[in-house]
Formats: sequence, structure tokens, C-alpha cells
Amino acid sequence: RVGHIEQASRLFNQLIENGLAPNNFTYNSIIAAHCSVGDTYIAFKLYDAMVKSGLFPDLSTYGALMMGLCKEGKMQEAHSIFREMLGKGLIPDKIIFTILIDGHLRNGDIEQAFKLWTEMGEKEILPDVVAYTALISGLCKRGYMEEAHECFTDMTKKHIFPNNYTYNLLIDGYCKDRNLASAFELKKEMVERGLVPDVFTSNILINGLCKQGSINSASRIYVLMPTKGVFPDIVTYNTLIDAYWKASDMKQAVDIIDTMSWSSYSPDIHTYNTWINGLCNTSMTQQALEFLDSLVATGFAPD
RNA sequence: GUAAUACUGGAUUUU
Repeated sequence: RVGHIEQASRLFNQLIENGLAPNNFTYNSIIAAHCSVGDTYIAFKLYDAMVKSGLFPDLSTYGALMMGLCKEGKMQEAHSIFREMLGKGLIPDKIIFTILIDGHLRNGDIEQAFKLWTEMGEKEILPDVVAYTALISGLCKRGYMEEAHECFTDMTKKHIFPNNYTYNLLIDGYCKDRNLASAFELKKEMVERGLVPDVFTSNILINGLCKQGSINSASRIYVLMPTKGVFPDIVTYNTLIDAYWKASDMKQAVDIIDTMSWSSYSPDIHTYNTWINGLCNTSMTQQALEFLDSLVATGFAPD
């Protein structure tokens, strides 16, 4: 789950060498790990081994496999696994449907997503907050803010209550739709409903303000974060660094790096890319190249 | 003869 797949694989092989038989739990864990990094090839090999050993893949197994295929954009294959699952007599649940709906939305197929949503309703499977949030996310990402907000009202009517994920997604949607007023209105609403805005909320608003050119307002939120018990993370820093570079304010960008060096966060690939991009866009291509070289020299792998 | 409210599949932000 924490992404140490190689180590997990080694343990898995040791387990077999020691004559122990993996069970569904073992297989599901390792299949899910491979799927989450987009390695469905190995996941399916494990699935075959699982079946061969006489185990019966369950909803977790199929969910993980379908998720992996969705991530790779192989929606047809995800559906054929779905059919295979049905063929084995397994009854899909809301999680299976959410995986497929989310997959279609990420691949830009809103129509298919709604078709599955309807199918889910026909099977009398009730969507939960995650299912609704996935749907809202897909709509927001495609710019269908009105529709997204309708789903939001709809879920509340059904007493499925929006959580931080739901609010953060909608707030981000409004920010990207250049509707900061609605974004802040929602933030206020989430507090009124007893939710506690988190670092995602802050990052979303900071990014929204930066992208519309209000770096000072963004900076104010950033500075006030700790007073609300929310602490900047690597995304906060990267967002601000990018904004300062884009505003040609290299001094402030360096300032953030400085602050970051005193924090528990280290620069990541986004930070380096942002920095290189900043140098390039301010006619410092030579410095960008040198910086890249120095990074590579320390063993950093550019993407 | 002993062990658990433990462990596996779904949704949010930055280049």
C-alpha cells in the first residue's frame, strides 16, 4: 500500500519458497499494488496464478484489475473483466461501479459514465459519498460546473453528505472555471457544515488565486495556514514557487525554497521542473541547463 | 485448548 512493491514481491516469493500458500488476501494485496502503478501485465500473471492455485478471485481482485486497466485507458478490457466477473457469479457492488464510472470519466466518456450510473441505480445499488464525488470530479474536470453542482445538491437531498474530498473537488472546479467567488462561498459553507478545511483546500485556493494573478491574496492564505492548524506541504511550496517565477519574482521564489529547506519537505520532481521552467521562461536557459546537469550529477532522474 | 473493533479493490490540490 505504501508502494514498496519490490520488497512485497520478494516476501511473496519467499512465502511460496517456504511452502506456504498465499490466500486471497495475499494475492489481492500484491495485485492491487501492481495495478496502482499501472503494471497490469504482472497483475494478470498473478491473477492467473491465483486461479490456478484453486483460489477464487473476489470483488477486491476484480476491482483492482479493473482499476489498473482504467488507469491505462483500456476501458474495453476493463469491461471484459467486468463481464468475466459477472460470469463467475459475482455481484458488483458500489465500489466496482465507482471504479468503472471514474475510469470512463477520466477517459472523457461522460455518456458511458452516466450509463453505468443508471445501471447501478437499476440494480438498486445505492451510490455513496465516494461514488458521488467521483461523478462530481469528472464533471468538474470537464467544465460542467452546473451539472456538478446539481449532483452535489442531489446527494445532500439523499442524505449522502459531502465530505472534504467533495468540497475540495468542487472548490477546485470553481477555481479552474475562474469563479473564485463561488469557490470561497463553498469554503465558507463547508465550515458551516462542520467540516474542517485541510491542506488540500488551502492548496486549491492558493493555486486558484495565483492562477488569476492574485499572488498577494494567495500569500496571505499561505501565511495564515498555521493559525488554522493547517501546515504547508510540498504542493503548497511548489504552487507558490511556480507563481513567483511566473510573476518574474525570483527573489520570492528563492524565499520559498529557503523556507522549505527548514521544513520537513524536500524538493521533488515538480519543484525541479518548476525551477527549470522558470529559468527557461526568463531567458536563463544556460542556467537551466547547468541546474539540470547538477541535478543529474547528484543522481536525480528527470522526467 | 488461546488471539483481534487488525490487514486486500473506488473519489481531491502543484510543473
